[in-house]
Amino acid sequence: MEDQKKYGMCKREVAELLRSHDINPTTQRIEIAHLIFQKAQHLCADEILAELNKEYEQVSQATVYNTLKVFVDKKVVRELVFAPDRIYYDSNTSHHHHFIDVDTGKIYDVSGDCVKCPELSYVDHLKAEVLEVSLILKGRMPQA
Amino acid sequence: MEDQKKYGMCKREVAELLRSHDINPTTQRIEIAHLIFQKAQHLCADEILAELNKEYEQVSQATVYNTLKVFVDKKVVRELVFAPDRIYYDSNTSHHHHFIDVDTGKIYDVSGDCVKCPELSYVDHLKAEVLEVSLILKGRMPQA
DNA sequence: CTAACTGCAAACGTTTTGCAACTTT
DNA sequence: AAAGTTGCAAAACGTTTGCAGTTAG
Repeated sequence: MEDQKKYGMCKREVAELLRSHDINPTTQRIEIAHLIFQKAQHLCADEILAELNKEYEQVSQATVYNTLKVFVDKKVVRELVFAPDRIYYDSNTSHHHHFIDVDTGKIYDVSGDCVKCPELSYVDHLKAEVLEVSLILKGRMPQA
Repeated sequence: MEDQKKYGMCKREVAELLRSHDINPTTQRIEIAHLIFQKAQHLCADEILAELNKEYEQVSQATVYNTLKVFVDKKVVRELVFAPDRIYYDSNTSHHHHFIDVDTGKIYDVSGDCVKCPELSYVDHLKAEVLEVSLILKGRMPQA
């Protein structure tokens, strides 16, 4: 977690980021990571696939899926499961939460300290170590 | 939410519960709800299907899926999505959270006030009404 | 030369759907 | 008869996998 990554990196920087996460920076992986880290965003596999192959076939479906799995594994991106029909990948891996607009499905970031839910590390009565905390809010905007 | 439902209801009581949620208590719906409310538990569709048809064909797959959707819709049960491969249905609809053991996949309840995450109703910077809060903890038990 | 990676196409598992048959009123 | 419900079988969906071919060290 020592990487000071920011959005809008050039491909060389993306390669560096991948290396720092023990990932061999191949052409396809760089393309995928480069897209993901353009900004703070939540993309799913088929959006990534479509965007990358918009102009010409650049990456295959299998590679997108496999690569995303590697990224999650190596903690380059955070996997978000809001509904069973689609996995989102969050370029922002720092402590924050999510609000889903039930009408539009749009995802909004909610800052970690805006909600007073402490960074947990242990659940007492289970005597269990917490590795991941995700707080998901679902609701409705004023008047859509 | 005025129903004072408890676990281990008889089928007549289950029918009553369904009626109070504006659900026509058909034979299949009663069977499904009766199973779900036997105790506080997290079941998924295929477990429900298998359990009900263990001795003889009682409910079809389509009906289990359709019924669960009705139940979620009418807030008889709470839908839990921890991973994209399976939806769990929680017979406990009151305020509480979940801990998933990453090694076993087992789901544990975490009481709402054990974690100091307030019952949210509004997200300030979004000016959005919160309809649902779910806090999911993933982690590991002492030594499995 | 070997190990890692990619991509095609087929498979997977859960969930959804169209539609005809059956209840219930 | 009309409305609601069920169940079969097929389809749909995102995702995963086997394997052959390619690339990189």
